[in-house]
Amino acid sequence: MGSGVNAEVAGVLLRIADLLLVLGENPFKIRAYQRAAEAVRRSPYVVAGMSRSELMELDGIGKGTSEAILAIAETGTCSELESLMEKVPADLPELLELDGVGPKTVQKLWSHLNITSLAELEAAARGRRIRGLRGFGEKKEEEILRAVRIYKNRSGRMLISEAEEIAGEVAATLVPGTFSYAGSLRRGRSTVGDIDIVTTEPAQSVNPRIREIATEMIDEGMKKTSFFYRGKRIDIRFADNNEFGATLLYLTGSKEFNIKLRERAISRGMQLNEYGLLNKQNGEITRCATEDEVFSLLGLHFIPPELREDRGEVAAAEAGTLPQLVELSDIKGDLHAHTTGSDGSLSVDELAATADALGYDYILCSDHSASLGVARGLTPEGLFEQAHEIEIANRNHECQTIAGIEVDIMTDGSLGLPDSVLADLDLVIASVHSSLHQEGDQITRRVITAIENEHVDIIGHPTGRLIGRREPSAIDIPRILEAAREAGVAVELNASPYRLDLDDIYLKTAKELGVKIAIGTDSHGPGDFAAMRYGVTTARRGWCGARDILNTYSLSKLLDFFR
DNA sequence: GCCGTTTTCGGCCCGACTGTTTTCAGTCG
Repeated sequence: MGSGVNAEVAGVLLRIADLLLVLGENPFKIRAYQRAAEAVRRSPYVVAGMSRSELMELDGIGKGTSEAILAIAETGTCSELESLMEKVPADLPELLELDGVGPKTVQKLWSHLNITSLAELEAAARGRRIRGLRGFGEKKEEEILRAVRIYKNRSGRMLISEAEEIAGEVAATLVPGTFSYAGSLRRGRSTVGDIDIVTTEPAQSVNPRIREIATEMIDEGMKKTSFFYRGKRIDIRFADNNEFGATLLYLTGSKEFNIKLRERAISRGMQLNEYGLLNKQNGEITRCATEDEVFSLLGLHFIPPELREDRGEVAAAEAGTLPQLVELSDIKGDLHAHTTGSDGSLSVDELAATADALGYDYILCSDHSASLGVARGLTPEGLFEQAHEIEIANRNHECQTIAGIEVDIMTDGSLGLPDSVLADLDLVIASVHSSLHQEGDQITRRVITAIENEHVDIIGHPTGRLIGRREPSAIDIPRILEAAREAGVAVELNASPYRLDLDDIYLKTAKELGVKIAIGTDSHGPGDFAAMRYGVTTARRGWCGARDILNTYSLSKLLDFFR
């Protein structure tokens, strides 16, 4: 079983948290279930295969939640969930999804109006029956109807590329140099829920401009303004120059990271908020213009935004053991590109010219093998001709084109081209493109078989996910990484914003195991090469430094690595 | 329910904004 199973287990834990919310249970117990769900979601290891004690080593998972996780992994449910479901109507927790509707509101609607579903809530609001409740009025009724409408039209998380585009359009209304992106966009997550921006421009001058572009205002204030733009939620926070750092830190998050920092502040006799630090002994407030000041007052080295996920970075920042993260400027080449030899739009010569223009020292020409049905792939004869084109390109361009292939891993783990053909190539990427729904152990063994082929150098897009469109396969990545380490094979970080595969949680494991990463844009045309920066950002989120990333090696060192 | 440089009990981040109020509760990020 693979990460999809972790997502299912996490979903059940969140379901329990929602049911507890609706029942008005202890908020800390609820948060405990939410934290446990988060711990499961981002575990690179399949929780179904973990022992009780291994589970309890995960941060946020203890006696109760580990037992629940084991039961959920085995049976799909657990005793806590079962007993809660007897007390709460099945569709009631969905009301929590509505903006402005929380547990107290749901309880009141349920107990006084016997509302147990979204449809019943909408009918009650339209029938003006909600305003009769104590503490509710006409405005609240309208707010609920608006929330229902927005909920029905909701769209999922954005790809990072989409988020950049939308953020850029919003930022075009702000004065350059006065703002910074924050939130998950700044942290470089592969998907972004909403866009967060901090600006030093005053609200009075920004808000009127926002009203011009917004499709709908959510709320508008002197400290912050929220609105919808192109169907996405945008939050802008206004900060004075002397508080900008504390505000940026706060709005960048993550939420878990913020809590960790605030707890640290408390333990050191201070209080951290979005303006600065309060010294509780003398009541003195230190406003922080830069994030550096906040970190320094908390006794920490600067933590790059990509690491702010409460995955051990605060302890590392205290000990001075944060990794030196890879930078885009460290990248000497792109390790995955297609040409007209398969389904790309550039010739070999154009590929070399493009890579030259990017300032790369090398680029890996890695077309599909003919075995793959969906893309017109290279036959051994086609590959022979391409080798000649590469020779010519290497004479005409500074950037060296590496002769390679993206060979198909067949359902049984054999490869789409004979060993004798692969032996003539400089680098071989092997990827799964078919039968992605194989059962976990089967697809894992399939890829391990490919790893054990002496000609294979890199495993391409290991989970096969297409973000928001296709779930990762059930492949067991830690097992793949163990096998890759044994065989001296690298794993790809496919930098396409549609894939970002491997993702951060697995990259960190790869780094810890000493498995090298090859970042490839999987470019099929001239516009795709710029995705390298998403790859680098994702690698940074995986705690990777330059030495963990093969693209930072010189050409000769790269080729030596695989020899 | 989880957790420990106040360690097995007693805590658990903090402030902005809205609506319905008359001083605050609820929700959100």
